[in-house]
Amino acid sequence: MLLKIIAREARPLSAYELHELAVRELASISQSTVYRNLRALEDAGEIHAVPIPGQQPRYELADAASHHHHHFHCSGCDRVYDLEGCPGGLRALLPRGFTLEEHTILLAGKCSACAG
Amino acid sequence: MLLKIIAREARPLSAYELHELAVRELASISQSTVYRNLRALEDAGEIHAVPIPGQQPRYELADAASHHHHHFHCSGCDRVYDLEGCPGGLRALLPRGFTLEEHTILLAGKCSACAG
DNA sequence: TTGCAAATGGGAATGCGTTCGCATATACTA
DNA sequence: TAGTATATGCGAACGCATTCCCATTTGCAA
Repeated sequence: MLLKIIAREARPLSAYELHELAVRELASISQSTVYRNLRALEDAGEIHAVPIPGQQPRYELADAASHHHHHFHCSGCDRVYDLEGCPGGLRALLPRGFTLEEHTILLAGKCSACAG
Repeated sequence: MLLKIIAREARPLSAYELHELAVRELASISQSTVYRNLRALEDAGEIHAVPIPGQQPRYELADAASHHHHHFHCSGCDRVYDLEGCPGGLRALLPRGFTLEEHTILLAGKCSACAG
């Protein structure tokens, strides 16, 4: 059910958001169950945590995470959205002697719903 | 003294790092004092918190923060370094209707000391 | 139905970064 | 040197996301 919710919403969800959405389908579901299954799914490699600075992690499907992409954090509704593409050219920012293993780009602003 | 340490290290420091470094100059200084002054300096606009996903914030001088730049997180020593420049072209990643207010780029890998 | 393993709810407990409370120490002012 | 305000150390307390505990349910097999 958690997988279904994440897939349906098509954006990375926090444990809190997941519980909120899960309750609509099964009123009695507890936070414990959400956390437990989130962890089980993460251990099983089915979902992947997306860390957001100063916020709780969001979870996305592992196959969505398998292709390189970045995220957008809406300052209005606090939701996180997936973005396609990557500007590249980041290696040019590295000081001499530094090696690059990965990178994160987080854009922030208003999503179309909050901007309109 | 905290300002002096941040300026001398020339990289964003966590409360923990600051306390560690401060103790070398004044053995008796407590965590409370570091946190208290960190907050006072932040309120006074002299320093600025840099949020790092899944980590405690680092603090940098406000005037260092006033010119646009990004950060590098070393997976070896856990230090955060400043990077110059910005790839640009980020607005192209936005879905239709989204507005961009700010962006964060965090590179990760090994710093020259840890890579060597 | 009966039995048993696995999942769940609910609330208490944990970890950890950060803040508070207060007695003491330090820094100014006159 | 006294008096007063501010800063500090220390340890307890907090907030909050997450995890744990355990009695109860649920799901499934015989």
